[in-house]
Parts: sequence; structure tokens; C-alpha cells
Amino acid sequence: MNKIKVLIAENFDVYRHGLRSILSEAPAVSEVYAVRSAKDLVQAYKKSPDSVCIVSSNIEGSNIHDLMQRLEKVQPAPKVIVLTYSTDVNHLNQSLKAGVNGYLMKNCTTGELESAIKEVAKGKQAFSKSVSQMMANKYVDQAKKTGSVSNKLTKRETEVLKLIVEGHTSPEIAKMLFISPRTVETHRSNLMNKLKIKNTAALVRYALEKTEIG
Amino acid sequence: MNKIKVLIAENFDVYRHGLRSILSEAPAVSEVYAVRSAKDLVQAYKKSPDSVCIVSSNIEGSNIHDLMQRLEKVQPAPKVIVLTYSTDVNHLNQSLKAGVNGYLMKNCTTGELESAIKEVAKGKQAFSKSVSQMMANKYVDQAKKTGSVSNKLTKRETEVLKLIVEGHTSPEIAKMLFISPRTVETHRSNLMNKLKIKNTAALVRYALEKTEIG
DNA sequence: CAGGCACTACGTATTTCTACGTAGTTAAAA
DNA sequence: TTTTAACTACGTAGAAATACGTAGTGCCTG
Repeated sequence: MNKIKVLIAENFDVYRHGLRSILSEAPAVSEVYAVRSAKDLVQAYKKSPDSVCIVSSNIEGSNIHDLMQRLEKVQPAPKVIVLTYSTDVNHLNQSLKAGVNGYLMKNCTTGELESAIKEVAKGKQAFSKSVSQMMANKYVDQAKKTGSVSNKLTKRETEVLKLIVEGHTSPEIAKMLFISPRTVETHRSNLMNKLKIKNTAALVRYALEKTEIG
Repeated sequence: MNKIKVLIAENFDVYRHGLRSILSEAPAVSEVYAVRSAKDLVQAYKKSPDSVCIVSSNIEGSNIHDLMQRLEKVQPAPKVIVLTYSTDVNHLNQSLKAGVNGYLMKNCTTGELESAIKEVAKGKQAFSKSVSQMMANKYVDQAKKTGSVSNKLTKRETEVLKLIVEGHTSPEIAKMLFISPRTVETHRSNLMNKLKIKNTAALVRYALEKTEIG
């Protein structure tokens, strides 16, 4: 197997230095190039489209989805590993949807990082332990929920939920959204039915812990 | 001014490498030594008690308070900068109480890191912009709250709040705590008065975002 | 076009929550 | 010892939330 070229895109100084330092010493890696922004990454990728890209979840200048599209214009199947700082489930989902090949937590070990790069270079996928455990748990959770997998909320429901989380009562929300208080309560009702939740407290907790609200 | 010795304590590989890489290149720094755990840090500190310590907020093997005490046994006024990954206000408060000299966010720049080390080496304090901004905001918030600074909750109140967050109603909580439902409502009432909060939703949000509950 | 989904709205009844009080006991602090 | 704080408990009243329905309109899709 040929040695692997790696492109790092990370706008935080310390972390970028850390990645470069570790990967420079990795035997499987031949070249390491580090940039700060999404724009620079795309530029660099044009010059060496056979690289494995390591991208920070909070990369400056783009979200993962757009970044992937830009990379795909250069080369149809870019190899991208996302490194994340948070345990935000939404971000993971978005990244997977965007088609990334790996997803590691910021606190991964040198070993995890290296093996992930090797796997992705081979065309496989790579997830850090905590991420794959989390995915497994979610899968079980979903299955438990009577099989109905997509408990996605509608726009309006999300809107209402957001206002509930912000501490507004139903009448207040009604005024804000220019709808009837009853309608707000219908939305509350539907939210709770969908989420198998029985009161406001649990609803707020759900929103803060399992959605991008908050 | 003499060059500064730096001790790094960070259990995450990438970040530790990053710090070492950056500080090795810093002109003001003469020596850099990096360890993984609190225990190792104390050991290393005994050998060079004139070092500035850079400690990860999630350092393995100790909390900040105990770590500071251990360092103080070696040398009465250890110079410690905490690097944090989160925006957790509680952790900041605990760190300040423990007597650390600096507090930086993980996403600080190379410049911020270097100048913080210089400041702390001089015996001054150093906080990253976001941290000092946040402290300023909190100060204003506190001032607004009619001067009453300590809005700490009692044990019982914390207990009740926890159960509210878990989605239990007042009657349920009453049964769990073997007290009257009215008493639970009194606690709710007191909680909301203390926190200037007007309903359950805001209470849950407060608990999840600003306390260790959840 | 028919069917499904989202959004809207209402009725009724019950439960829970919130506001604003009072007050006894106990344990710790001044 | 006096005082303070915490925990307990209750009354009354009104506001809000929850449970259980029904139903019209618009939009998109098969």
C-alpha cells in the first residue's frame, strides 16, 4: 500500500498543530498539509485530490454539506474524516448525509486517528468508539419507539417548541406566531404525542438534549 | 526577563501535541514538558516548581481544586493556566475559587496562548477574550438581580428541580420525596423566585444550561 | 384526481402549575 | 441565646397545560 497524503483543515491553532505533529510522525502518512479554512482546503485538494481530508466540524467558511459538494466537484469520491468537538447528534447526522467517510471525536487517541486514516484511505469508513456506540444506542432507541423511525418535527412544531424552550406560555406563543392559542396547544399536543412525552418539563429537556434547539 | 518553563498536562493526544508544538516554537519559552495526567504533572512540578503549568480542564486523575492543593504543597503559589473545552460557567467558577491564574478557551489562538503564559509568568492573570467577556456579562447580570449575588439553591430545592427536569409532576415528586404535594409546589415557587423564572419550561432550561443537573 | 400531510381552529373536562399568603419545627450560625 | 435559614405544610384563586375529540383549507404527490 502506498503511503497516504493527508490534508488537515482546522481553524484552531492548537488543534491544527497537534494534528500536524501527530500525523507527521505517523509511518503510514507520507505528506501532511494543514490549512485553516474550507476555502484553502478546496484549493489544496485540487492540487492533490488523492489525499485524505481531515476536517474540523467547526471549519471556517463552510458547513460540511457544502464543503463535500465542493470537494466532489474536484474529485467524485473525496475521502473525508470529520473531527468534532461536540457530541451534537445533529451534526453527526448532517455529516453522514453529506457523505463523509469518517467521524471522530476531538478526544480520540493517536491510534484511533491513525487507524481511521488508514481505513478511509482504503475506501472504508471509520468512526471513533464513542460515536459508533452512540449510533448503536440511537438505533436501539429508534427501534423501541414502535418502529416509527422518523419522528421528525414539522417546521411549525419546531418553531413552537423553540418558543416553549425559551420559556413562553401558549398564549404568548400564539401572539408571537399570530395564531390561535388553541392552535399552539394543538401543536404542543402533537409534539408530545410524537415524542412520547407527557409534560412541558420533559419536552424542554428533549429539545435541549436531542435537537438543535437551544 | 528569563525564559519561561512550561509544563503541559493534557490527556488528549492531539491537543497535547498541539500545545507542545506551538510552545516549543515560542521565543519566550525555554522548556516544554508534557504529561498526560494530574499525577504526572505533580511529579514533574516537583522537579521544576518555577514552571508555568498549562492544565486541561478535563485532566485525568483529579479536579482542579485538588490539583491546585497538590501543587501548592510543592510550591505555595503555583502558576496555573486552565485550558477548557467547554463554556461551562460552573467549571470556571470552581477554577477561580481554586486559585488558578489563567483560563483560556480551547480555541484560543497561538498569540493568546503565548501572551497568557507571559502574563502568568509575571505573576499576573490571564483570561481569553470570550472568558473575560462572559465574566463581564455575568457581573452585569448579577448586579441587575437586585444585588442578591448568591442565588444558590438548597439541597432540597436542587433535589426537586432535578425531578422536575426528569419530567415528573408535583404530585409524583411529592410521593418520591415522601412530602406533601403542596410542599413540592412551595419549592417550585421558591426556585422560581430565586431564579427570576416564571414557568416550568424556563426552569428546566435553566437547570440544564446553568447547573450540573442533567 | 384522490389521498396524505401540514397547518389551522375549536369544545369540554381535568390536572397541573403559579401567585400570594401564613406558619410550625429544626438545625446551624452569630 | 437569639437569630437566621431550611424544610415542612396548608388555603385560595386563577392561569396554564393536558387529554380526548372533530374539522376545514391548502399543498404536494402518487
